[in-house]
Amino acid sequence: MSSEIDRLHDVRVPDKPALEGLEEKWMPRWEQAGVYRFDRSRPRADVYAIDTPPPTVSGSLHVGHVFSYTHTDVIARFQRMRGRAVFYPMGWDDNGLPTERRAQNYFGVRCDPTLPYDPHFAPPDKPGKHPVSVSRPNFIELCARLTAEDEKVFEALWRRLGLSVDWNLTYATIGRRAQRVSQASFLRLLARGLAYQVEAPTLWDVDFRTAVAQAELEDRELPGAYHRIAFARASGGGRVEIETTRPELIPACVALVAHPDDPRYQPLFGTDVVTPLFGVRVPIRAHELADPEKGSGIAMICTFGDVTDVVWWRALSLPVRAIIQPNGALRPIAWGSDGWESIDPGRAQQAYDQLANLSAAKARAKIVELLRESGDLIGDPRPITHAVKFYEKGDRPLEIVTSRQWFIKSMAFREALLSRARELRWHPSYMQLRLENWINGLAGDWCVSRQRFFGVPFPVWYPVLPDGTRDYANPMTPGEDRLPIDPSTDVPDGYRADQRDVPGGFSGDPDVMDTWATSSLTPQIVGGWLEDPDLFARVFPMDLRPQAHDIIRTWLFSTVLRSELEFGALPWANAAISGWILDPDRKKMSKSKGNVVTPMGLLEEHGSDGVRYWAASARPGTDTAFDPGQMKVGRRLAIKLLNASKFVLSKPGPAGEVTAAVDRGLLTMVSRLVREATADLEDYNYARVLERTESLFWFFCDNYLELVKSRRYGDHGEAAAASANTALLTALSALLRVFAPFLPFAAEEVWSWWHDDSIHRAAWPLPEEIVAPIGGEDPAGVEALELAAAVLGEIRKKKSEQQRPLKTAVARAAIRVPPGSRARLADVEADLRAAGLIQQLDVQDADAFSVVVELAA
RNA sequence: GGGCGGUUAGCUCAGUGGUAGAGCACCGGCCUUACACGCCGGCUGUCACAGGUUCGAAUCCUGUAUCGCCCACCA
Repeated sequence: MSSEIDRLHDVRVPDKPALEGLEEKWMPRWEQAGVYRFDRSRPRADVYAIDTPPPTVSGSLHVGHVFSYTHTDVIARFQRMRGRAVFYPMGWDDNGLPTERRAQNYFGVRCDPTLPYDPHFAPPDKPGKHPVSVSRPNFIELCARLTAEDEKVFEALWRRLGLSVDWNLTYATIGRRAQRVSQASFLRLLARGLAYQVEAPTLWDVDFRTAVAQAELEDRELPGAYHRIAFARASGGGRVEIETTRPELIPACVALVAHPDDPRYQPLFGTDVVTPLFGVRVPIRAHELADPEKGSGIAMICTFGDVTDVVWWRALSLPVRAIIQPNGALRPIAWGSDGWESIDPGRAQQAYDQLANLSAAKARAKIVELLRESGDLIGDPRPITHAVKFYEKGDRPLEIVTSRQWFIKSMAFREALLSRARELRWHPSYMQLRLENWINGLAGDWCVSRQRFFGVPFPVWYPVLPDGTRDYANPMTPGEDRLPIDPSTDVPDGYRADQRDVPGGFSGDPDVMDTWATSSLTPQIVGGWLEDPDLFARVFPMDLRPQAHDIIRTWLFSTVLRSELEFGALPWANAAISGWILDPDRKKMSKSKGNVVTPMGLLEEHGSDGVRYWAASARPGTDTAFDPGQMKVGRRLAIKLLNASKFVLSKPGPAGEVTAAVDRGLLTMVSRLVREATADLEDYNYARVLERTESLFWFFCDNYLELVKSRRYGDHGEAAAASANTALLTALSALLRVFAPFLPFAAEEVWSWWHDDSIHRAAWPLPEEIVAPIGGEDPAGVEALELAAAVLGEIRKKKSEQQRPLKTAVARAAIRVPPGSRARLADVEADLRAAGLIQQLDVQDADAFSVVVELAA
């Protein structure tokens, strides 16, 4: 470490070091010096590539983002100091519904995909009462304009937090590159038969009027009621009673179902009943999913009330009688016509006309009246609370609507995906089960089409047949070199623009991809797949996917799936899962609860290092309380680092051989710390590293510095001072570098007092380098240092008890030590006398350590 | 109903077989030539509960309670 000493001829220590202003000072310098720039000339083995989560830009960053992105940054900084070329990009997730809604309100527009692009369009100065209709390309431009503003604000916050992102490596999920990758990947899947479209019952949000995927569902508890309803047997007389929470779906009833082993209903299997009010003959069927314990043990199958209906409908090959429209209202129906046969069409029509065009909830209230009048409702509805499926962003329960949708095959790859789930290294390891559970619970292939606008369009056209219908069986696709395209404005090869939507012409696919269909390609997007094979080969498969646990089933799963389909490999080696921030009531912090604190305010109040300290104190995967107290602690640690370093670097004096026991002990302790810290950081245990480093640092300040002060001032000669100087500098240099990933601003500031290069490009310390000046670890030195600290503690305690100033001299200290420790005590006697102002020091052998202190008058 | 994680000082949390810890809070003291944005010291516990394994259990096993999360075919 002589190099650390050699630099001391040019030490620049400020008189009053302070945290204030360090962010503004270092942010531009790091940028200017390119400290965090990715070096793409390095081979794959030297690269550490991070698949950074692109935060959703519509809205604002909250303290949860600060929390988890800090974890990733600690790892990135560590790997960089270890000598890796760190590929640390930043993406913006501006694709999807949240942005769409914001753009609509902000500009006062609505997207109408049937309109042509208007290159001169300008939105109204102020949003008017009636939204202006714009084409999809125009709408997308407006969305992009809005998100560009957001992205500036986000970047400013990330820089202030000290994220060591390479800002040359940014992308947006609606950007040209993302669209190109997304469309190309889709076309390749289509060509291989791994993407397909089909008309089928699909989970549907009636407000957004779009299909949604299984991964976007959530359950919500809602009040409901069991209605007991009588179905008359078609022949032989008698009635069958069922229970349902959705009586409004009786017109959509296609069968009743009971368990095959249920003796109550076994005689009825194969016979028919007639639906109340509508007089439709439906069969009674058997299926093992019917639960004899539930309700009356026999259920009504409707097309479609829930996903079980879909299962039964498929398994029993039942007909479709669909009544729910895409907007959630009941479709008008002509009873007696094909598919809507009734034994009494007049009565059916008369009843149904009172339901048509009502929402499901209103129709339910109405049909209960009708059933009561007709006598088919038995007793009163029994109120219950039950879980109902919702789109996670939606306001009304999902319906199941039959529609044409695109799917990506996933069911066929379950075993392969499960094996990838086990192959991935999870931090913490138990998170692996979340993915396995999800894969095991997959109910069907991934529905990726959405009937929305601000997203990546499907790059597909269909021939329009002479009768004006679309020929879905023969989609037309562009060559990859044309991508990205928008089929609502671009024209397939061999056609003219005026052939759009006319018989003999073509028609564009109107849908856009699910936001996860694009986000699942972040490694490909950022790594330059298709565009920059050289870069892609250097960064893919990547090293790390950091993300929160709530999107394992969406982002993590879909990324693994896409990588499996495209490359037959994992997209990254490690997944580091962050927890959530909880507010003091242990609830998840969220905007809707109104308890979000603005991150910029926190950074200004506690300093970026203080906030980072709080974030990095939380173990991987652990939900953590929002705690400004911890930020204050972190801030104090950073200040202490400045001040202690100032002491070490001020008037340092000559260097020399490290001979004193406490000096040797200190270097041994620091070396051991570095050994543990390195192993823990390699294993993503950043919280433990911070805790241990902090602990040793306080010991260093409180005990070691006090013990060597006098010697270092030269009270015991030049050689003794030189020993302390060398130990101090060696230890400080190492401690600073271990702190650097956590407290990048304070560490950089101190480092700059005697180095010209950034600490964030400095080499991570090696345990061997630290003990090199003492020829390897010295356990006796550690024992001596700890013994001295214990004696010092007893002396302080005495002074404190007697309420005397700490500079009070000790007339006599009688120390009893076990015989084996006596030599250690002798090693530190001089430092101890000086630090404790001890006039007389007596040492005796004893079984246990003890100190008797007599203070001077 | 299935799975996962938690339950340790008033609070936030470390601690995976060897005498219960840290920080904050609280109480008391101290201008000590790095730091008053400081320093020193003190108080604080049936380690959720019940069994078991062990010379020894906060730690390992079994069960229970409780909180949270994820999943589930929710008629």
